Amino acid sequence: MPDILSIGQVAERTGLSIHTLRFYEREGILHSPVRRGAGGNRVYSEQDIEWLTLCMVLRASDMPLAAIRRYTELVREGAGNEAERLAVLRRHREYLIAQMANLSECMDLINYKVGVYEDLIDEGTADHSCNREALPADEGPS
Amino acid sequence: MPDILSIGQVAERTGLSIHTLRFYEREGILHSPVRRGAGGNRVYSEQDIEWLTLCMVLRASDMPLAAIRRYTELVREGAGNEAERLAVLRRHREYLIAQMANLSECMDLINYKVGVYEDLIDEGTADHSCNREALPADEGPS
DNA sequence: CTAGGATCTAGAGCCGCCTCTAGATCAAGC
DNA sequence: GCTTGATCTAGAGGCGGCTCTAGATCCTAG
Repeated sequence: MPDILSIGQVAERTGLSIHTLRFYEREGILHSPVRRGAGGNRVYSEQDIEWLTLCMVLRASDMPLAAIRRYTELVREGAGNEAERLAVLRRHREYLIAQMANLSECMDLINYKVGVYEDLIDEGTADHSCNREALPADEGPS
Repeated sequence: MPDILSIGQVAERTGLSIHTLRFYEREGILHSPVRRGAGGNRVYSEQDIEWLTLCMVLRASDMPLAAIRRYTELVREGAGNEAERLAVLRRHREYLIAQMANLSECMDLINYKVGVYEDLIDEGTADHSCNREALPADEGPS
């Protein structure tokens, strides 16, 4: 586990593109300022990979870059601002709760509709009837 | 329940802006072509409200407008394409499953970190110790 | 007749998040 | 020395999804 990783290696290991890595750096969401090698090329550490992995989890749950940047700044500042970090985390947790509710509402709806259409198609395949009264809500003939 | 609703009324009842309603219409995600009154103003029905409500649930779960448009077209075409509708629905269901997994992974992480910070702050408030070894992963001093 | 409010159209603008381009630089292998 | 491949910078471009503007039209109340 060498602590001297090129941007290409980091891209490969995280799955982020090289472009995105540079973009994230400009956006200030890297844990610590990136070291530079002779020639000006970026040198990453295992810690950077870990931090990026964290960021990817947050992004996968739609945390805005601005919030990640805010959190990153707080962590970079060091001990003493734990209450603010907590606030950022709690705020995203509220979002997650709300979004999970949205997703399961949609999931219920889709499961219902999928069920209806599966029945419909089964019937159709079995050549039973052409009764169309059982269409899902909102999709009856206008 | 009059079936003659102005765009303003629809906006009020759905919570969508008037701009968004016109935008959605251009995007082709309205169940049926909007009727027009004398003078060219849009006339909506209760059915439109129901359809928009469905669309809002789908959007709230991040279904892309393109997918909603596709589904809308299929419904507009009428009976006979149930298999394709099913495919659209199942595709979004796959997305929902994956996204729910993302959200709960993030939720676990956040709950863990919130727990750590709460403990840290409690300790700090109670003036017990300044041991910083218990920092969440990825956030130790560099 | 007139003023206010709601609506219309076409099109521009904005925000978040990347994604890509152009042209320069450097290090290694033939 | 020369090519190839990785990297660099600054900045442009793209996409999804709205959001807003300008200027016209229409309806109603005073």
